[in-house]
Amino acid sequence: MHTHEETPLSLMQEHGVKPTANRILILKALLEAGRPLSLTEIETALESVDKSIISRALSAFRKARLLHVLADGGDSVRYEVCHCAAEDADTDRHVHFHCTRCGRTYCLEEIPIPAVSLPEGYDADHVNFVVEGICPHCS
Amino acid sequence: MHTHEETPLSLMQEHGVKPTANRILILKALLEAGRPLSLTEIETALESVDKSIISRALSAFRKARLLHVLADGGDSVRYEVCHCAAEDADTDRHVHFHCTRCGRTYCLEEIPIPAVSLPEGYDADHVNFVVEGICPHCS
DNA sequence: GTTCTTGCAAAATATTTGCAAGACG
DNA sequence: CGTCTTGCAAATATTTTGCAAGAAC
Repeated sequence: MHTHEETPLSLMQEHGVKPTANRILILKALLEAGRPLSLTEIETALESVDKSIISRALSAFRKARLLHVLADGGDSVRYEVCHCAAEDADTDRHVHFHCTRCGRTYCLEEIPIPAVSLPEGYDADHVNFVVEGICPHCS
Repeated sequence: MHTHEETPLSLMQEHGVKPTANRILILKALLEAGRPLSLTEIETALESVDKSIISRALSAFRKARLLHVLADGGDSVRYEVCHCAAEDADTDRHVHFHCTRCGRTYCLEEIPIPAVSLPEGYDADHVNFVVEGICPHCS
C-alpha cells in the first residue's frame, strides 16, 4: 500500500524525468497493464507512438530507476514500474511468472524474493526471479 | 557431486539425442566453460561451426531437457548444461550472477534457489534466479 | 532409400541510432 | 538560441528457417 497515488506525472517528477506527452502515455500504459510489458507490447498498445520514442523513453526511465528491467525468458525484455523510492531502488522485488504458452508475464506481488547472501566480491544491484510455466489461464 | 562423469556423449545418450560431431563440440564447449554461454559465445568459441547448427543443436538439447535456458538480463539468452536426471529436470537450480560490466554470467553453485510456493493454478516448470551487478573481476 | 544433419543465405524478430525538423523554455 | 524531444528511416543484433546437398543407418 502506498500513501500517495502513483501517476505518470508524479513518478516522473519524483525521479527527475521531464514529463513529455509521449512519456506520459508510455508510463500510463505500463501502470494500467499491471504487469511487465515489452517494448513491442507497449508499441501495440500505443499505436500512435513510434517504437524509437518508446525505446528512448524506456532508456530514460531505466536510467532514472523509475522502472525495473525484467528478463523473463521470453523473446524480449520486459519493463515494470518501480514501486519504491528513487534512492533505494530495489526494495519492492517480487516474484514473476512467465507463461510459456501465452507469453504473458505476471506479477506475484504477494511473493517476495527470498534474500540470498552473495560470495565476497559480488556487488548486487538488481535481482531477477522468474518462474516459467503455464499460467491458470492457459492450463 | 556426481557418481558418473558427464561427457558430451554420455549426456546425449542419457537424454536420447543423437550425438553428431557438431553436437559433441557444442556440448563440450558448454561443459568446459563452466558457465552459461550464449549462442554467440558458442559461435565464437567454435569458429568452424555455423550458428544455424548451434541454434538447432540448442533446440534439440532444450527439447531433451539436456540444458537450461537462462535469461540473465543481458542482450542474449544463455544455455547451461543441466546437471540432473532427465525425468526430473529442475533439481539442480542455483543462483546466477550476471555482471553488467563485462557481460559474463557466473554460476553460484553453492547458493541454491530458495523454494517458493506459487498461488493456485500456476504450474511451474523452471525457475530463473539471476542477480545482476558487478563481479569481483570488474569491481 | 528414407530420414536426419549440414551449411549457406535469407528471413524474422527485437531494439537502437542518425539525422533533420520541431517544441520547450 | 540552445537543448531536449520527435519521427522517420536505416542500422544493428540475435536467432530461426528454407532449401538443396550430403551423411548415417
